[in-house]
Amino acid sequence: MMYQTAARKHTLALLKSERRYLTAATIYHLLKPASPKLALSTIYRTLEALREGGTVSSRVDEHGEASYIYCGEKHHHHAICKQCGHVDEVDCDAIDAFTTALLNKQSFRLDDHSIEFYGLCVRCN
Amino acid sequence: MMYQTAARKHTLALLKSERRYLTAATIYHLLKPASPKLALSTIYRTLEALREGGTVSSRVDEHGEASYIYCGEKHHHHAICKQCGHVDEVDCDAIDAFTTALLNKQSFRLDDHSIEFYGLCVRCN
DNA sequence: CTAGATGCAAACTCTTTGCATTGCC
DNA sequence: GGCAATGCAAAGAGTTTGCATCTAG
Repeated sequence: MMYQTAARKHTLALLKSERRYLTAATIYHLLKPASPKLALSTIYRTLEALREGGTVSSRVDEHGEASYIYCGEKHHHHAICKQCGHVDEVDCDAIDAFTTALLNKQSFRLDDHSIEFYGLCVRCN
Repeated sequence: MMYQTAARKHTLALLKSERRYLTAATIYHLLKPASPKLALSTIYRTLEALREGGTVSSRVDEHGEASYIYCGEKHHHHAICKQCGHVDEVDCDAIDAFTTALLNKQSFRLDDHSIEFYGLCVRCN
């Protein structure tokens, strides 16, 4: 299982080089010129396989469209610029302080696998 | 503009009494028995109007489905229990400390209208 | 009376699935 | 050669829209 096919190599290479959230349609349009027979459904299946394997993580935007980002090995969180799409990894000290405060003051146990932030990155400020 | 119609009264009353995130379909099925001619598209249009007016806020879940919650007047944030759906308002001191840390350490200006948290509430812990 | 709201059905977008074919190992 | 992956097209789910009708103010 998990053959090393052209579609998978290209999809992963693109995600690794972009390092930002890409929709299935975006990936499809970026890869299509070099692979004319590529199907969108293959992109979806590839992304699902990568997500299950933990290589990429996904999110759903305000219109309900999913996008995917290369995530490497270690777990971390994202701060996503609403203007340019740049993704910062969020400092863990800040997260820890915040989750501790939330748990202490409100007894809410934050699941740190589901945190996501939006705002303006340093360049768009 | 913004007539006081039955559909709007019932939708808002339901959201006010539930105080948790409801999908358009859920609202539709809850109101349908008492209003047999009610259309799902009317719910969508009503929710969009309420959202624009700031009376409700919306989110999109991991499957891309939108849901809506009554938000009253003042702005605040939500901590959503992944298990029971209970919504806590998040303490502002904790948010402020966190956003300050994020801005200072990473120059990321968190847009506080887009924060959303997931985890386990006090009862589900 | 009249602009705005509604119901109904069709259209749209994104995603998933069935199935015959292809191609990696 | 065998089984996973692919392409293609059709089906799904949620949401939006066009249009004739209805109704709150």
